[in-house]
Amino acid sequence: MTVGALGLRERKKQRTREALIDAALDLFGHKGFEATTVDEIAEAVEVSSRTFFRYFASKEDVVISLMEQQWVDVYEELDRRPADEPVLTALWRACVAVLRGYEADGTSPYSSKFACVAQLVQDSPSVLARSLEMCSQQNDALARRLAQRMGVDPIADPRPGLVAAVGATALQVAIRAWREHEPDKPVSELADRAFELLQGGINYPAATA
Amino acid sequence: MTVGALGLRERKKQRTREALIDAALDLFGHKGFEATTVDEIAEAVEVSSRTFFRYFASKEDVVISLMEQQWVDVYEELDRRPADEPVLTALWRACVAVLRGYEADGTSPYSSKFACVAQLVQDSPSVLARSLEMCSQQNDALARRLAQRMGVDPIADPRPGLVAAVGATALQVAIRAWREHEPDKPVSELADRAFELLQGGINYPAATA
DNA sequence: AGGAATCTGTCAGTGCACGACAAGTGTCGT
DNA sequence: ACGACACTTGTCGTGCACTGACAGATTCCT
Repeated sequence: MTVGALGLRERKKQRTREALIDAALDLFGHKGFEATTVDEIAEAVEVSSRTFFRYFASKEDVVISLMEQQWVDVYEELDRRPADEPVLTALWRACVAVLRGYEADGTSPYSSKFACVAQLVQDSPSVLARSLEMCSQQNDALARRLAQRMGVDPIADPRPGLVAAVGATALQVAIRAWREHEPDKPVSELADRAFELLQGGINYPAATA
Repeated sequence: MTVGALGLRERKKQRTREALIDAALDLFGHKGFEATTVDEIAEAVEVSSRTFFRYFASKEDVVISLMEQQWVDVYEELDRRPADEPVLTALWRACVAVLRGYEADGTSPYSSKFACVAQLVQDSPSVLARSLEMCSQQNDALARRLAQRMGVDPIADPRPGLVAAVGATALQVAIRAWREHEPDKPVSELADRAFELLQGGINYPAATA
């Protein structure tokens, strides 16, 4: 008699994982990332620090895993865009939609964590480093999806890679302007404007239509 | 009687620093980055590992410091471009000129180290992470220079930041294509093509002329 | 119930990075 | 030329991140 779709063990792991994330973000917020030790995080959840490393490859990984989920959200939104939409436009709409989703659903775990993650990325060098590394990987994944939309080979043709990188850059620029410059405006709006700037030149049309 | 412009102490430091870099690159090349310990690098130069950390903030920093010099080269080249040249074009020419310089001057310390650094960045995650972090800082510096060229405020106006990021992206795309795809062609040529692709849309004209 | 698979804790060890103190060396004024 | 001073370095000790190995506990399957 298995309750739900998952077994007890699986659910327990899920709970431990989320508890570790929550405890970590809480401690990071209060003490700062560097000042927080893995031991403290583990202790707060009452597991051994060894166990922490069975869930996360590194202390930074707690934050990175949340950011990865945000990329997944973008991919899902991207798949919902019409196939004949120019790629940059599709990416634009998808990003804005995801951000709007975070803003609207105040009770969602991600909406509250989005700002938290952004903060950690901004003022913890090692987190920033890992996040950039992850972003460059996600850029490849995004480039492949865009190449598919364009109907070209993502390896031979440099254009999807450029669009992906440029789009990601626009997002980063927007998030940064949001945190440093106008934290009161919704991020989605700033992102919208950043993409609008790009619209002119590198908006390759979709494959055929 | 001080020989040269620097005192003995300063010259000694310079020599230690370069010896550490050489020893580190040598060991990285033979054993791999992760497998090389700071102790080994220090031992090869006959200093204590503690001293190593007085020259470099981290093991990664040895590689990063070399990459920083490459950015400086770009800045210098950029300053030589005519003031009325559109910013993206100026950046384009500067980057290509620097790469051509590395290629031409085979005896230059940087030309031989360029490939070495690129290799380390490619297959050592922690080096990659740090390099990306450094690039994002250099992006800001570059954005400021471009903003100056455009005669705009680099904080209020997002365009210089976008051009800087997009240009840096083009370079990275080129270097990557070089290493993974066509290592026989000169990098400068690949970079030239990457920038050419961008030329269409975001080539903002200079301030006034 | 009982064996198999999986998760966890403990222990021990490595490597990175830093603070503090003492000793050696270069620099500079007189 | 000499001595006070600043700077660099080595040594020692510490803390933290991260990993491998083994043993015990928990869950799963039949």
